[in-house]
Amino acid sequence: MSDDKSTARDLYYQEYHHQLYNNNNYDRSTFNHQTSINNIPRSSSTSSFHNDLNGLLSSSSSSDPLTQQQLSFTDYLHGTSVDYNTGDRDFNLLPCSSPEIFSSLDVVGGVLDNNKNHIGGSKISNLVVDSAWCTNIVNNPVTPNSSSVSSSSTEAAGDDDSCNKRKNNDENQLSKGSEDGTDFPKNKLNKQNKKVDKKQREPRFAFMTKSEVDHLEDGYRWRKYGQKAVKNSIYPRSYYRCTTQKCTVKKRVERSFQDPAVVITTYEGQHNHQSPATLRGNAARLLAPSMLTSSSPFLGSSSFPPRHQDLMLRIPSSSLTNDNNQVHDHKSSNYMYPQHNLTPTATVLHQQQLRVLPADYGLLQDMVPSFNHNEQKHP
DNA sequence: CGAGTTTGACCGGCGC
DNA sequence: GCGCCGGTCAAACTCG
Repeated sequence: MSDDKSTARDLYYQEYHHQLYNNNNYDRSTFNHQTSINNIPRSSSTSSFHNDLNGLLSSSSSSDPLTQQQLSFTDYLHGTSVDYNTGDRDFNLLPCSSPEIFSSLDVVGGVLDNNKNHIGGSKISNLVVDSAWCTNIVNNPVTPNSSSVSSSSTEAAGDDDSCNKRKNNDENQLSKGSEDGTDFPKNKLNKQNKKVDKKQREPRFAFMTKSEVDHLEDGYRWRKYGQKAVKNSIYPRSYYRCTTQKCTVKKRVERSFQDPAVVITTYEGQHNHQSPATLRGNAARLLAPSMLTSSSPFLGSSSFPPRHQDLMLRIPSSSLTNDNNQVHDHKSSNYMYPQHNLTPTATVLHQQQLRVLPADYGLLQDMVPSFNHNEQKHP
């Protein structure tokens, strides 16, 4: 490995992990999040994100009764056939207290822990996100063309960047292969066909987590395929793909620059298989294919946010809401983020996890077998 | 040795 | 057209 090539940022990041694992007896398997979960538009750039957002919002004339239902995080992970393109959504996006996240991290919403989250007159003072918090953040259309509700198909047609890029790369590979004189006239046709393929927009699903572990264990196996520096952030963004063959689910993991204690995880796509944990007999309940289909909870305004017990562990609000944006006492952990006065968490949250509701606890046990004995687990 | 990670290069979209 | 940026690739590398 070329450590010498690592940027200071990366070194810093590595150091963070080193400290984390070596000093906190922290089990990376602990599914340690208190969070709000959102569906977010599928796009990467801020601008395209806005377009997607607009597309979502513009299709708010929903009468789909299914949108009244609830979607769980695990539902999403297992993914079924949620159709994010139907336009049946009265989409109340969760505003995010951190502009940096909103603008550059491609995540809408997910305020976790502080008293400053006053949105639409409501306040987030608890992990259990108050539905009153869910206000439509976009009073003004993001783009003037918001009325073009054909968002699902048309926007998607112009949006599926990653898949398309990948295909293009494949094409490039072919082209490279043809440099020796062999030509592939089909490439142009393929391009057209692949543009059509773009329409297959993968749903994206983001949540923010108070965790010192960046890559949260979710029962699936992931292969990291990239890491990028994030603009305006000292923390890199990691890209993961599900290692299961033919499963195209990806996820991005990044740490909030504004609140380094917050990890933002974005899932893209839906698993077409059961989680390895499930197959092992673990996480059976948690990852069971209860599937949401079009029951995505977040998609209906009346059901947004989703029921908390479906989404996350509960953490006493007293631990989350104290003075000035800090989750808890954190004097001992500042070395990790000296410039950010980081809030701490490993120990605090670890203890808090033990206080989750029985149902949640059961889920956690199922999903993370090590939860009950996760001390000293790291090498 | 296979699976997973790292990391520089590359690509396409987008804004100016 | 150019530069920036997010996302991806793939060779090199590490690890168990």
